[in-house]
Amino acid sequence: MTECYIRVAEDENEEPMEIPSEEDGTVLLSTVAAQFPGACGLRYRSPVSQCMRGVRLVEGVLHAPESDWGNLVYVVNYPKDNKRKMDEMDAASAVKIKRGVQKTSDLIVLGLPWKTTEQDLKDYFSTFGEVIMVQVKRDAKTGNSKGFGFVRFTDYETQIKVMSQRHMIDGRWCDCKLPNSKYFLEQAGPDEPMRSRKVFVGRCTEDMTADELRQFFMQYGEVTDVFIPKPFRAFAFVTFADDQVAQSLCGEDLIIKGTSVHISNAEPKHNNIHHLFSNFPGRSPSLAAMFERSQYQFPSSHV
DNA sequence: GTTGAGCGTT
Repeated sequence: MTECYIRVAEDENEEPMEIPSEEDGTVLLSTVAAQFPGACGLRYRSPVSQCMRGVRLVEGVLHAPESDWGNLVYVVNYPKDNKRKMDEMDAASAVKIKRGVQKTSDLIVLGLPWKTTEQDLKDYFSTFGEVIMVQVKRDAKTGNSKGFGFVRFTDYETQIKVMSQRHMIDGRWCDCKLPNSKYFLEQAGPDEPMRSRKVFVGRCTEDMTADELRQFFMQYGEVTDVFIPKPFRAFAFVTFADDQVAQSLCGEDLIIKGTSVHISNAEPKHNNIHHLFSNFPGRSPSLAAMFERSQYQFPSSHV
């Protein structure tokens, strides 16, 4: 194999640039990096398998996949892309494993028509997945529905799906949420370290609305809450339905409306219980009091 | 016999 030029591009569809090889036919990573700063390797689409394949890299030297480099277009690898992809793969595989053991919880169903029965609930929610419990709360004396109930699914992914949308049941829009009694458990079991579903979004600008943040972060997964402190404090909290999504974003710098925001773990910076509860918009303010009482009842609480 | 934000008699 002799000296030649190989075709390298940022992306499969980008216009390739010709990069010189060494006399022995290898290509130095440093040569690639001279044209594509930050490059850490090359990949290409195999004409046979139609899959992307990595180019062998030994101590800064890239080796041709076959007897020569051929006429293929080689695509540049960057550390950030790799990290991103690795995170997503880790998340995906972890989710597969986790989903099997991920405990489901009862969901409260708000806004039920007075006439809706448990059979109606069962019939409706069974279209999403296997239902293992339904309840309609009724007045003990009259038997009249109180207009809300509970539902529990076998699979956690069904629960996530059901929580992510509104439901038209017997002619009324209903919401399915985590009940307050379960809200702080965050689905974490005793042997499973709690991973926050909430991320801290730093360097926010004042023109970013909660809706815009929601629209933006939707691309990564179901967003269950967006909280922007008032008055403006240059940060926000975004909560995802899936903790794996939240975790995979931590450490990233993302561009929103042309400005770079920083994502990090939403760790409580202080133990002031009222500040803590202020991060749960839409929840009753009396939750703090309720929670304080529960601390007395259960001193060795997990929270 | 009514109603429409919320939080689970057993």
